[in-house]
Order: sequence, then C-alpha cells, then structure tokens
Amino acid sequence: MTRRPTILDVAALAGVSKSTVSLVLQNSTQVKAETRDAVRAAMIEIGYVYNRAAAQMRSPSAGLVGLVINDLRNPFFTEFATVLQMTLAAKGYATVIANSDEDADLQAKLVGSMIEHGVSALVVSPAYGDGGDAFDQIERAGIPAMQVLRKTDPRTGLFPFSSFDYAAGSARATRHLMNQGAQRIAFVGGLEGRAITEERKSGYLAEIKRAGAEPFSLHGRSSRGFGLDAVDQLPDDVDAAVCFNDLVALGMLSGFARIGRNLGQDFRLVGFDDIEDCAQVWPQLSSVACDIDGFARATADGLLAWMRDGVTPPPEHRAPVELIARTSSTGRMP
Amino acid sequence: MTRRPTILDVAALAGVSKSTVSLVLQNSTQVKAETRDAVRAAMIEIGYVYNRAAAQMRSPSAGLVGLVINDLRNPFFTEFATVLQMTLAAKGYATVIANSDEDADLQAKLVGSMIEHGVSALVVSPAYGDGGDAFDQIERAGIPAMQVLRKTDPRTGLFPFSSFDYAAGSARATRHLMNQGAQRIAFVGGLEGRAITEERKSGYLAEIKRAGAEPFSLHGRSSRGFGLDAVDQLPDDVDAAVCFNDLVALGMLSGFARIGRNLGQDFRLVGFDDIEDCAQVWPQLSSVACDIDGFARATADGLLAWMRDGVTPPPEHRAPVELIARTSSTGRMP
DNA sequence: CTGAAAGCGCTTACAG
DNA sequence: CTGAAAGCGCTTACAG
Repeated sequence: MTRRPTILDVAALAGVSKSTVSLVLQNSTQVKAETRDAVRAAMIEIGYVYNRAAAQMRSPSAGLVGLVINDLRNPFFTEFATVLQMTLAAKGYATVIANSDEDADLQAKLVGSMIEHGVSALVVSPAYGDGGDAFDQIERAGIPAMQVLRKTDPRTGLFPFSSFDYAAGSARATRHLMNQGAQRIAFVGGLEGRAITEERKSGYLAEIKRAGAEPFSLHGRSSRGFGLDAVDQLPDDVDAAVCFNDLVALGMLSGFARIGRNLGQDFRLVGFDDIEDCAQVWPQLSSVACDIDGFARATADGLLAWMRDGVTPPPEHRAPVELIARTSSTGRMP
Repeated sequence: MTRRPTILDVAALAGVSKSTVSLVLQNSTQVKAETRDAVRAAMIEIGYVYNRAAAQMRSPSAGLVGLVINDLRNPFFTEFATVLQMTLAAKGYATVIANSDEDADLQAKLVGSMIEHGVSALVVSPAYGDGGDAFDQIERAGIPAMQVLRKTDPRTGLFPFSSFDYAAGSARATRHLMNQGAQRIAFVGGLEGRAITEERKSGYLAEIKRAGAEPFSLHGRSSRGFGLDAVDQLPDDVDAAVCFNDLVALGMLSGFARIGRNLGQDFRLVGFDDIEDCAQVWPQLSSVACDIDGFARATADGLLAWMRDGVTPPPEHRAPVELIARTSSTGRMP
C-alpha cells in the first residue's frame, strides 16, 4: 500500500509546477491545451485521485448541499429527495441525503455532521418535536437553509418555508364530492393536532361549513392499516370521504373490497398526494395531485439562486395542487 | 460575515495551546477534566464549528461510507438504504446516499465523487449496463466495496456480492401453489434476460420440471401496471402464478378485482419481497419474504469488520428467504 | 498533562 | 501561459 499520488507527483511526471496541475484540475482556460493534455496523461498514468478535503480547506465553497428528510421510506419524500438530488447534480452540486426517521435528536446530529462536512446549504423536511436545536445550529453556522413540506421553526425569514396549498386541495376535493351527490362527507386520517393535518382538514371544514353541513373526522396514523380499519368505524350515513393521504385512502379501498361495498357508487372517496398507486388500483383512486417533481425542481432552483446570487426565497411559498377525479369518486370507469 | 473561529481562537480564549484543544476534540483521556471543560466552554462561547475537511486531510480515516443505489424510489431499496444508514450511524459512521437512477454513467460519476470525498468504503447496488467504470475506479482507489442485491462485476473476490436466495424462494412458492391444488402455474414479471429475473425464475422452473409440468412465463416491467395488464394475457388453463415481485402481484390483484375473479379460490397468487402493502390489501397477498432490515444490518456489520479488522467478506453470500402464505394463495381469510 | 513545530494536499494571489 | 511561496485548520509525534 503506497502513498496516494498528489499534484506534486503529477507535476513532476508532467514536468510542470504544481500550480499548473491545480489549474488543469479546475479546467482553467489559461493553460495551453498541450500542457493540459500532458498533465491529464500524467494523472492517468500515475493513478491520481483528487483530494477534495484539501481543496475544500482552501476554498470553502464545497458545492455540497445537505438534505435531511423526516421519513425517507415514505414514497412522497423519496421522490422529492431523488428529484432534488438529480436537479442539483445537473448544476454541479453534490447532495448528501440523510433520514432523520422522525427523530428530532437524530435530526440535530445529522445537521451538525453536515455542517462539519462543510455543506453550503441545507434543505430540511423536519421531524416534529423539540428540534429547535437543528435550526439553531444552522443559524450559528450562517448557512442558507429551507424548511420544506413541514414548518417546525417559526423563523421563516431565516428559514423560508415552502410547501403545497393543501387547504385549497381539500376544499376542492370536498366540493367535488358534493357535486357528485355525496350527502355526508367525512375527513379520514392524519394525526390530530399536527399542523399538516389541520391544514389539510381546514379546506374540508370550510366547505362543509359553507354548505351548512356537519363535519365528521376520524383521525389516526397515515397508513393503509388505519384506512382499512376506518371503514368499519364510519357512521352509516357517511357516504363519502376526503382522506388525509393516499395511503389511508388505499387502505379504505381494501376495506370496501372486503365488505363488498361498491366504491364510486355506494361510497365516494378522494385521496391526497396522487402517488403512483392511485392509477393502478381497482377501482382507480381519485386524489389531490401534488406535483412533487416540479416542487423539487423549484426548490433546487430557489436554493441555487440563494447560494449563488444571494436571493433569499420568500418566507412562505405554496405550490398549487390539482384534483384528479377517477372512478373512486365519480363511479365512471376509465 | 466574520471568519469562522478555529481551534487557535478557542485555544486563545481558553488559555491553552491548540494541541490541547485538538485533544479535547478527540475526547482524549489525557486532558484534565478541568481543562477540558474550560475548552468546551470556550468553544460554545465563541461558536466554534469543527472543520472536518481539515481534520480529514491529516488522518485519512474519514468514518464516511458511500452508498449508491440503482433505484432509490423502489421501497425495497429505500428500506435497505435507511436501515444501513442507521446501523452505520450507531457505530459512528456517516453514510452518504446517492441514487444512480439505473444510469451506469451517473453511477460512475457518483462513485468518483464519493472517492474524492474520501469515503472509507462503498456499498453499491449497481445499475445494469456498462458500469465497469465505477468498479475500476474503486479498484484503483483501493477502497473496500461490496456489491449488494445485484452483481454486475464478476470480480467477487475484490467486490464481494451479497444477496438473497431468490431461487430457493421461488421454488418454495411453486411447491406451495402445487400443494394448494394449482393445476397450471405461470411465472409473471421481470425483464427477460436480467440476471435477477433468471434467478427468481430458476426455482420455479426447477419445480415445474420436477413435477413434469409445462412452464409458462410472461415477462415485462416490474410494475403494478404490467401486472394489471398481465391478467388478460394469461392462458385460460393457468390457475396460479408466482410473480417476479410484489408490485406485479399487486397489479394482478387489481386486475382480478376488475374482472371479478376470486383470488385465493379461482386463482392462486404469490408475490416476491413481502413489502408492507402485502398484508394491507384485500385479499391479503402471499409473498416470499426477504428480511431486508436484517440484510442491511448484516451488510453494515460485514463492512465494519472489513474496514476495521481487515476481514474480507466471502465472495458470495445468500441470505435465506421465507414464504408467507396469505389469502391470495390459500383462500383462507385471516 | 501541555506546548512548539512540522506537515497533510491543495488554491490563490503574485511575479515573471 | 507558468512558477515560487504562503497558508487553509487541523493532527501528530516529540519534548518537557
């Protein structure tokens, strides 16, 4: 096991100074093509590997972005993470992804570690709980950072918040169900008291109130399992539901299959997020679509503008959402 | 924007030399508790942030592991990635996760970037295609690296391969369907010619042959959409199927719901991977379970032993799999 | 238990 | 277009 070659070794072999090698490394235009090719050949011959740690020490602009996600197993967040990473990669930035697994303490550790590694910016979909620590660390380090999809720190001037217009989405879904002739509409899923639950429910509540009807909510975990059980717990007169998310709605769909109730006719259902499964189950599931790919790209662009041009994103941004009506709410086969 | 404080500033404030500060940073036992506390207090007062790049330059043991995944959107791989990251984190190693998105060129770039960042080891679930580049780079850098779940480089001495015993799984599923009275069993899904498809099919083929029966395969993308369509393309006498994976099986499940065919009675179905959805759809889906959490933990342990103690993992390892029989193949309600 | 000194591999002005 | 020199913030022997 010999020592790794450095630019000094490359310089010696190519017969130039180490400054020239460094310039070649940075694709500087001020090196003669001939010299550059000689240096490149020497690098290959000698098996040179660029030492980024050494470079980083000199110029702190690392081209590294940290992404901390509260639940990377959730397909919605996975999609966001992958598209963000790919968009940043196209602009020459590397992204390190980490999963806080809904643990605010772990989140603080991950953020700390990323700061030590010299990230030039952070994107955090935060875990709930006493996670002020993470944002305090970021503040101390003075690094641009955004809160996405969830807001846990009120300092949106410092940590701009970006998400979807969930309230408009559930209002739209509720009106749609009314138009389809639903008599009594429930809201199903979402942990009570969570900001995101309240937000998604608020549009539903507003529309129900406007119609002079009585709201009915069934709260719980955002999982298929909860949706499956929820079917048995709805009052008999409820004939439609807006779900907190698609997982709950898909669970309800299985529940109705089990008891043989005809979805789209006997009961009308709308999910939330429009994940891929919605169009691939039977009957197809109506859902409020959030363009997560577009959102991830917009987030990346906003972050780049912030890092490179100092343009701070607005404190709060809401991306529009769209209702995708399918068989589960209309009864019409595709 | 002032300069970030360094250990020199901390040392000045605490009234010690920078060596002492460095020792405190490393939790050395040879610093008096009193001195250590004074240094810690100075670090907090001054807002000191550890500069990992500078440290890394001196001692190349970065405690960083790179993980490159061919498809991070696939829940199976996401689960693997998150558990691996959490297991390594518990042992003091940071993990950088990246998604190659089935692109061998991107994979090579990601691996190159990780090597430059000084990872001490790599775990790769490789993209298919001409990706020899990535492993050649790893070889040149002389870094421990494992191929998991897919093998694209034949040098398993250099890049040990670890996966599940898929062949045993499909054999087990096929025998199970026969025991349930299935007359003609098909294999559905998986792109033809892919190593992983052939492997999962091989157990099925062996059992079919042993029974003197005629195999029937329907190949295609590993998605719900393909499974949904596959239902219409099966010969009339086929009354059971082993699927390439659960996504295909879940698609078929929707397909049978659409045509009103009773799964578990009229047709018997077994999926592969036992993802969470299997127990949460209706009817519940039988599947070949791969303990991905255990696999991820074992991979982490093997890698740690390799990095720390120089114990190279065996060239090829196969983790056992297990058949989980549910309603879709037995007809029995849970 | 603590300090002074060298050096890790680069980049960056500054000369030429 | 290229070279000599300084320095980034740490760690690591080596003294004391």
